[in-house]
Amino acid sequence: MSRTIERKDDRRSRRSRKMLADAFVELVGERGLDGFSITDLTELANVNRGTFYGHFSSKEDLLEYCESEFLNGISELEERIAQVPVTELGTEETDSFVHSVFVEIFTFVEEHEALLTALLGPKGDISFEHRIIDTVCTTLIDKILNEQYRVNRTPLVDYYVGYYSSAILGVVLMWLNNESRETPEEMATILVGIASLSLGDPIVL
Amino acid sequence: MSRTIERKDDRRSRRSRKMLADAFVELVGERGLDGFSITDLTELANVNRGTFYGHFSSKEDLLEYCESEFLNGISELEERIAQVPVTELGTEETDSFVHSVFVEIFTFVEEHEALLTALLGPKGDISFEHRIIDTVCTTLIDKILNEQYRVNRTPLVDYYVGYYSSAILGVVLMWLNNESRETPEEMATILVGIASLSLGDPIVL
DNA sequence: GTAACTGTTCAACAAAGTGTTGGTTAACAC
DNA sequence: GTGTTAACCAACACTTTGTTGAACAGTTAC
Repeated sequence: MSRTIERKDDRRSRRSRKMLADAFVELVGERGLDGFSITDLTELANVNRGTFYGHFSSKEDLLEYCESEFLNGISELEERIAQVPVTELGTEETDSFVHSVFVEIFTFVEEHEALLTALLGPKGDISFEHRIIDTVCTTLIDKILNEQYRVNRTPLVDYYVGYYSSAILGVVLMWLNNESRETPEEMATILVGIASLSLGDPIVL
Repeated sequence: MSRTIERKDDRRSRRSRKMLADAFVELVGERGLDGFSITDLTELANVNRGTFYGHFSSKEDLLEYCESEFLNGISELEERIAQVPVTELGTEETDSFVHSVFVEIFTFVEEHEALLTALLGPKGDISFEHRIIDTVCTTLIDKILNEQYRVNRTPLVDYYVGYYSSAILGVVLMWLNNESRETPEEMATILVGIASLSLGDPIVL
């Protein structure tokens, strides 16, 4: 059943939870979300199957646990993003600030590479992608958007926010799935370049 | 096992396949990809469980079948998209042409609403999203992009294409998940408006 | 140190789903 | 109308699931 599990706080408990979460990310990355059984998971984690049920009610519960852990870590990033002076973009000064924020974002993503490639990979969890988009959208709306748009919400404004959130996440995902990987600095430069264009502009560095 | 199934072409066969595909879309939409068993599926489809295995080797095989059916239908759209004069965007004439192509895209999406909301919804198939992005990217690269970028591929060009593909698909998904739904015409107007902006430009209709 | 907790382990269980089979019935194509 | 073939049905061994109770062992508090 999907009852809520109270997470124990004992060195043994933390150890078991970590073993399970690590094995989970590994298996999702290799076989996808429903490409393995709980039995497979506990064997890889070197944890008794009964122990799994002591911590999590189901695979979905463990998934939720992993995703929440990640999303909680985003809040620091959000504060930095909130400082971007969107209305004054285009000057050399603001662009270099945006660049530094993008570097932070890509660095953060790189640090969570295993989890992200697994959960956002070809057999990952589509709702995790939605949650990330929602988080980014909310951040953009609450912290960056001009007062006038925030108060006077129209479909256009919402789609505008969704448009850029999806675009940026899309680039991040392309980057993650690319084995010959650019550095966070290179990606920030690329992204600043692309975002300053509008559709149809010539592509130049 | 995942051996290939030769699809029979008999009135009875086509009927069974359709019943199974329809029930599949319905169940994926309601409970997500692994929220139901094959037994559930065949009961809803009013088809014997053995019949399922006569047509499909697994749930994933049926999923692949549904996705392919949809992706094959995109080719007409691709030809229209290929006619967009990207290098000359910005004029009133070209913008109205782009508008009409967007209307076609949103209309096409609306016609496949059930399948798309199910497979791209919160418990859908993330790899389907990737396949659509890939298809759109390939179309953009092969047909729209200037000769100079097509030949002289750089990471920037690839990310550029991915950026816009993700952005547009993101807007389409927002639209699908929005119950108070704009018309395809309204969406085309919105999208043309957004795409002509660059990040930081004031939002105006 | 030692005693009281409490998480882990192990074996066992019924229940459900899976993938396959062989025999029967009925719809289809020609 | 007749041969073909898909759908149906019951049964099968097998795997996974979620739960249980008792024994064991790491942790915490005194």
